[in-house]
Amino acid sequence: MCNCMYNNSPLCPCSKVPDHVILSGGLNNRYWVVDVEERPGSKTLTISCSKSLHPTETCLLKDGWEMTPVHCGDVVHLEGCSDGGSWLVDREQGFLVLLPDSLISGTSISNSIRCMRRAVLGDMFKSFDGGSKQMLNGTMVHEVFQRAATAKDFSLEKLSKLADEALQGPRYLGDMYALGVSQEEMKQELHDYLPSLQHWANTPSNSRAPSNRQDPATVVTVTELADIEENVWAPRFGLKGKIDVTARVRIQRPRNGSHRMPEENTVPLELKTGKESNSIEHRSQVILYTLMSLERYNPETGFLLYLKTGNMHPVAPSHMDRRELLKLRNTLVHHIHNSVEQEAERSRLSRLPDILTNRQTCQYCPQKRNCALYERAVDPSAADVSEDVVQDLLQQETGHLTLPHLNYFSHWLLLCCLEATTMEAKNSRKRVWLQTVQESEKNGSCVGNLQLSGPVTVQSEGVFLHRFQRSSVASQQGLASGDRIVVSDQEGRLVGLATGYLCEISRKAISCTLDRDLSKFSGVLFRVDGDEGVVGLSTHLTNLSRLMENCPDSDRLRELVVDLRSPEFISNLSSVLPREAKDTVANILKGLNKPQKQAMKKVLLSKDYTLIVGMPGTGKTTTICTLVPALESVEQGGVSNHTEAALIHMLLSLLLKAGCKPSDVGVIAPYRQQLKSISALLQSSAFTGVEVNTVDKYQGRDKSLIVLSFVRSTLGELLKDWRRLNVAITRAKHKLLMVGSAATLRRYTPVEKLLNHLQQENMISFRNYLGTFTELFPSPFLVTARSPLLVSNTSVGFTLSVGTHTTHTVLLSHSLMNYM
DNA sequence: CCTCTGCTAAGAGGA
Ligand code: SF4
Ligand code: SF4
Repeated sequence: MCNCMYNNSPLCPCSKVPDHVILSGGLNNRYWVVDVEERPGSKTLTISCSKSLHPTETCLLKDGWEMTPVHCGDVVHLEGCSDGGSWLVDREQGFLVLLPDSLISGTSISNSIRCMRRAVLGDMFKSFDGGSKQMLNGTMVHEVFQRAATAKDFSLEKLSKLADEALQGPRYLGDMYALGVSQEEMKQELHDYLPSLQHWANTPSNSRAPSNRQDPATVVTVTELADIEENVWAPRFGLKGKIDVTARVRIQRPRNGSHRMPEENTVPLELKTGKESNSIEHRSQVILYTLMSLERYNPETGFLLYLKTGNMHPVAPSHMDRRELLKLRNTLVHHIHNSVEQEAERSRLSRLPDILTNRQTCQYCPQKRNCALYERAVDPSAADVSEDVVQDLLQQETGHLTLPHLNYFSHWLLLCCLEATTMEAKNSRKRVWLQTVQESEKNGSCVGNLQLSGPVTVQSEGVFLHRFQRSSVASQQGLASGDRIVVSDQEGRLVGLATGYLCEISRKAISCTLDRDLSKFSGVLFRVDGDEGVVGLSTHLTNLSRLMENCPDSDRLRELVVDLRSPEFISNLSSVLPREAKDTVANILKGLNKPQKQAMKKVLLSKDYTLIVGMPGTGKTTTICTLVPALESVEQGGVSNHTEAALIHMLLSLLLKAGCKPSDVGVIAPYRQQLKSISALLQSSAFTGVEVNTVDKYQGRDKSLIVLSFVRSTLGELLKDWRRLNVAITRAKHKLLMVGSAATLRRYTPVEKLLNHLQQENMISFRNYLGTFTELFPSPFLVTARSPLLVSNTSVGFTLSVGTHTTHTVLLSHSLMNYM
C-alpha cells in the first residue's frame, strides 16, 4: 500500500512513465524509481530501466545516502556495480545521481556548501549585486591568462599588451563605467598580477600536498596548456562546467632516495585571482572538475592556481569528497525540480531549506532579498514567528512591502515556477547524451557521422567557422540553417564540446559557426544536435525581484503595477504639443481611424503608461508604429538617444580622467532634447566647463576635442544639410569622436564618403558598444538600448523614452517585438 | 492535439 501524498490517485507519477522520459541500462544508465521503502538508517529503492517497469531491480542506500531526497517517479543514475540486479550505495562504494539529466554547474554546487537555500535561489534568480571591482579584475585577469596561453607567450611584454587591450577594448568599458572605476585604477589592479603570471609560466611549481608535509616538495611542471575554457557536460554525474585551463603536467614525487619516474597527467587548473584561501569552496570546484572530466582524460588530481602569488595547490579528490559533493547536488537538484507542490488539488510554492541563523553569511549573501521574499511568500506568518535573526532579515529586506505586494510576488513566482516545470519536461537536450545518432537522426534533430573538413576559420572574436563532411548520407532532415546547435563526439565522451549556429546544411556536408575551435579534434567522429536551449525564467524572476526592491523606481512601479494606481494624464494636449509639431502630428494621424486616434492622443498625454486594448486585427500594432514618429515630433525636435548620451558621459569621464581640460571639450548634438539628456548626465562638477550645444552655436569656433552625437540612425532633417554636417565635423582641432550607428549612417552619401576617406587614411577606428550597455540602465525593468527607442528585455512590453518629462510605457503583445 | 514564445553561460571574488 502506498503512503505518499499521491496515495495511488490518478496523479500518481508511478502509474505511468511519461513519454519524454528516456531510460537505459549500462554505464550511462537511467533508472525509474518505482518504489521507495524507508527503514531507520537505510532506504531501498525499487527501480527499473525499462519503460514497461519490468523487470525491476533494487538499490540499497545507507551510510547517509538514505537521506537523499529521492521519490517515486524520479529518474536516477547509479554508479558502482550491481549484484544480479541489486545495487548498493554506501560509504565506500557507488553513487546515486538524482535527476542526472539536469546538469548542475560546479559553482552552484560549491555555492550550496555554505547555504543550500542560496544555491536554490541562485538557480531561480540571477543575482545582480552589480559585481565588484575585484570580480571584474578576476574576469580580466582570466582573459589575459587565456589569451597568453592561446598565444603561447607569457612574456611581460605580451602580458601587458594583452592587459592594455582588455582595458581599452569595448568589452569591459561598460562594466568599469557601471562600477565607477576608471581605466587607470583598473590598470593598476590588473598589472599587479602580470609578474606572477609570467613567473608561474616560466618555472616549475613546487606544490606541497598537505598530507605529506614532511616530504620534500613534489615538483609539478606544466608541459602544455592543452585547452582553455573547456566546456564539459557530464551526464553521468549530472554536472556541467567550464574548466579554466586543461593542462598536461609532469609530477615528480620524491621518494626516499629511490628515484621515481615522473608521472604525466592531464589535469584541470582552476585560476583564482582573490585571496589564496584554498577554501573548501575552491577545492570543491576542482574536485567537481576532475569528476566531470573523468571520461575525457581521467585526472587523478586537479590544481588551484592562485594568480596573485603564483602558488599552485594540488587537489586530490577522495571518494568521500566526491560522495559528499554529489549528495549536495542531489539535494540541490531536488529543490530545483520540486519548486511547486500540490496540496488539495492546488499548486503552491514548496518550502526551501531553512534560513540560516548565521548573521555573518547572510549579511553578504547576494540572494538575501529573494531569500526573505520567498520566505514571506510561502509563509505569511514568518515575519512574526521566526527567530530574531531571521525576523531581522525579513524586516530589513521586506519591511517596506505591503501584503498585496507580497501576494503579487508569490502569485507570479508560483506561475513562473509552474511554467519552468513544464518547460523542463519538454527540454530535449538530454537526447544528446541519451540517444544514439541513429535514434536522434530519425526524429530529425541530429546529424551524425561528421568529420571536420578543411581548416577552421575565425570569423570574429570567439566565432569559429567549421565545415564538416558527412560520411553517411541521412535522408531525414530536421535541421535548418540558423538553428542553434550543440556539437559532441559520437562516442559520448565529449558531450557538449561547442555550441553555435548552423550556417549551411546539405546531404553531404554542413557548415556552422561555433564558440570554440575544434580543429584539434580532427580524427573525431562528431554529431550535431539541434539545441533548443534551456532558457529558464530567471529574467522574469529577476524583474519580479527588482520590482520588490526598496528604491524609488521600484516604489513607483509597485504603485502602478501592483497597487494599480490609475495612470495619470496631462489634461491639455497643447501643453505638450508645440505649435510647430501640430501639423506633423496631424499628418501622422491622418492614416488612423477614430479609436486609433483616441488611443494616440491618450499616449501623448500619458504621464505613466497607456494600455491599448483591442480585438485582434483592430490595428493596435499600426497605432503603436505610428506612435513613434508622433512622439518624436511632440517636442520640437524632441529626439534623444539615451544610449548615446550614456556613452558620451562615459567617454567624457574617461577623457577627463585621462587629463583633458573640460574647457577643451565640446559636445555637439543635432537635437535640443539630446543636449538636455547629455547635460543631465554631466551634472557633476567634474564636467563643469564642457560645452554642450547644437551645431549652429559652434559656427566659427573650434575645440580641441569634439564629441558628436548623431542621435538617430538616419541623418534626420537637421544633419542632412551637408553644410551643417561639415560644420559639425570640422570643429575639432585634435580629436573627433563620432557616436552613432556607422552601418546605417553609411546610407547617406556624405557620411559614406567621409568614413571611407578616414578609413583609407587610417584615421578612424570603429568600436561596437551595443550590448555592453544593459548595465547602464539600472531601472527595475532591465532595458537594452536600441536607438532611438529603449526596448525592454521583458516580453510584456517596452518603454519609449522620447520627450522631456514623460516615459511612455506601452504594454503590448509579442507581435510588435517582432516588428521591431 | 499542434506551434510559438525566449536566446550564451558558468563564473568573476569578498566576508
Ligand atoms: S507516487 Fe509512488 S508511492 Fe505515491 S501513490 Fe504513486 S506509486 Fe504509490
Ligand atoms: S540570506 Fe542567508 S539564509 Fe538566505 S539564502 Fe542567503 S545565506 Fe542563505
